[in-house]
Amino acid sequence: MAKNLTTRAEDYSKWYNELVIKADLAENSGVRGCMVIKPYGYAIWERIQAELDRMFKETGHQNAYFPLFIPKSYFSKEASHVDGFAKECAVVTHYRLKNDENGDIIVDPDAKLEEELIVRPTSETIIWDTYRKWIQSYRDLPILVNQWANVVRWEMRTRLFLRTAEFLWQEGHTAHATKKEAIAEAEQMMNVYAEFVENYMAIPVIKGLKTETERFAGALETYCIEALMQDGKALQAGTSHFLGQNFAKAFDVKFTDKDGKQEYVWATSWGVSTRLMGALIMTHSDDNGLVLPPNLAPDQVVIVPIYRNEEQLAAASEVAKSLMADLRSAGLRVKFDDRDTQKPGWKFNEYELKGVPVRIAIGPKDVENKTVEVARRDTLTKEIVPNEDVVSKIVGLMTEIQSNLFDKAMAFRSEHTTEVHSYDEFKKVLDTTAGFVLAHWDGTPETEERVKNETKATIRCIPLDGDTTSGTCIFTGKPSPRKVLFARAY
RNA sequence: CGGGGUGUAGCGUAGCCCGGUUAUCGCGCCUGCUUUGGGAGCAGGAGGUCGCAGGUUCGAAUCCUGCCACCCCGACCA
Repeated sequence: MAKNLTTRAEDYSKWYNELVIKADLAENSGVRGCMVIKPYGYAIWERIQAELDRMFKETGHQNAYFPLFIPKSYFSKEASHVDGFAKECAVVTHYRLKNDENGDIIVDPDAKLEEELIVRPTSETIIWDTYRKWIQSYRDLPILVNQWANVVRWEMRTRLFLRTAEFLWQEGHTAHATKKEAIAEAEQMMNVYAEFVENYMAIPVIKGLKTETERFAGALETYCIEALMQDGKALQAGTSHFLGQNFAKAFDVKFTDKDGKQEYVWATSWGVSTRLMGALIMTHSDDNGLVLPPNLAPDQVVIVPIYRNEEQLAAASEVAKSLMADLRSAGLRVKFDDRDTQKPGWKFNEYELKGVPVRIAIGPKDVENKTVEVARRDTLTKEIVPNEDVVSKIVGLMTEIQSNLFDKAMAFRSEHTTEVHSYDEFKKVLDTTAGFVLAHWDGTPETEERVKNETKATIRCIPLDGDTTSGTCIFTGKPSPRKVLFARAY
């Protein structure tokens, strides 16, 4: 991206879509707003799942699965939650089709459901309806459950990975005996997300709190991680909500505490989605295609043989296979691409487009010299490495590339984070540097709304770390306890 | 849902304004030979409900009407 970003700024959407499609990650399905995730794209999602799932389990969580369909009445129980999702729900009204007199398939009007079913936009309601049955005593708490699932939100406008009508995600739903414990859980999961996104996806994030307006429907507090994309727009990469007792009260989930008193349960929910893949693409990719951080890449190393005849192939394969075995025992994910249907040059380009961190080429010259050619995706540089040094070289490259990608993204973010002291400056920065803008804000939804209408910038979060000196709101001149983070966002 | 745009082979497209042979070109695909260290060359070949439905006309990819889908920009949102 870097080299053509300026010329393509207004074209960023198109570039993004082309990259997703050309790198063989996903395509439009032809079903309204839905996408087909192709095998290579899904392999990346599986990596995300594997690492997150491990981290969830390390923090004491278990997986479970709840129904896709939610009775409509469940939604009316938590008022603000309904307001948040009512406008974007897919609704099942019938359960049967039939042939009409012309032989066309129609919905059987006799098969109308007594109560409509909502295709889950998120599962708080059905899960809390279930938790009521699971919880009686403090001994039943906490419940620390996660589910990997699909959800449907009937969005007006969709975009591959970033906002599809159906998307894959995980949603954690926990129940606790105390407020303190629930808040600690919500904070912990935000930290888990931040750790994953930074250490595996090499995307620096800012941890923070959402403002009241940007908060999840039904939450008392929403923690989030915000990332900055190469076009200067922000992307919410994950959220963790402290739900208070709202859902417990709505679904009547009470427990008897140690003193024999009836109390409502405290709740959290937290989720990340296939949107993370959008973040990955928009953070690291360049004009040659995707760039995957080694910790996340499904294939960390690909070996391409170069040959003119069967003997040369056999010789290169022998070296390749033994090298592959060595790399695998060093813990690396390695692919040997000996397809005879594509030429080496074609493969080089393909793996660049797919973002494989390291490529090894082995040809007759290498076999003779006992060397291989090692190419890095992040820097697009190549070097010849003696066979005996290859494994340690590659192992070293994994951490080097990983941190290089993170550092690059971090440097970009620093260059595109500006502190401003006036509204004029604020507007100017949004239209020039773009990116994150730190400014004092008086804390009112009215000011937030006005700024949004006038500039399209929203408060991404109230950062948890960083400068906390007080000042005056740059929009109204009223007092402000600390600077908050603004940006135009996806 | 408002504004704009686009639908022609798997992908990208020409043709449309100004109706008239067998619908253009490139990529990809198939066969053969030569190739293989950065997306190979030559020769031959296959592949089309021109988004859908009506209408006008001797004749429609082209003109008219309606519908559908997708893309971009807004509103909405992970």
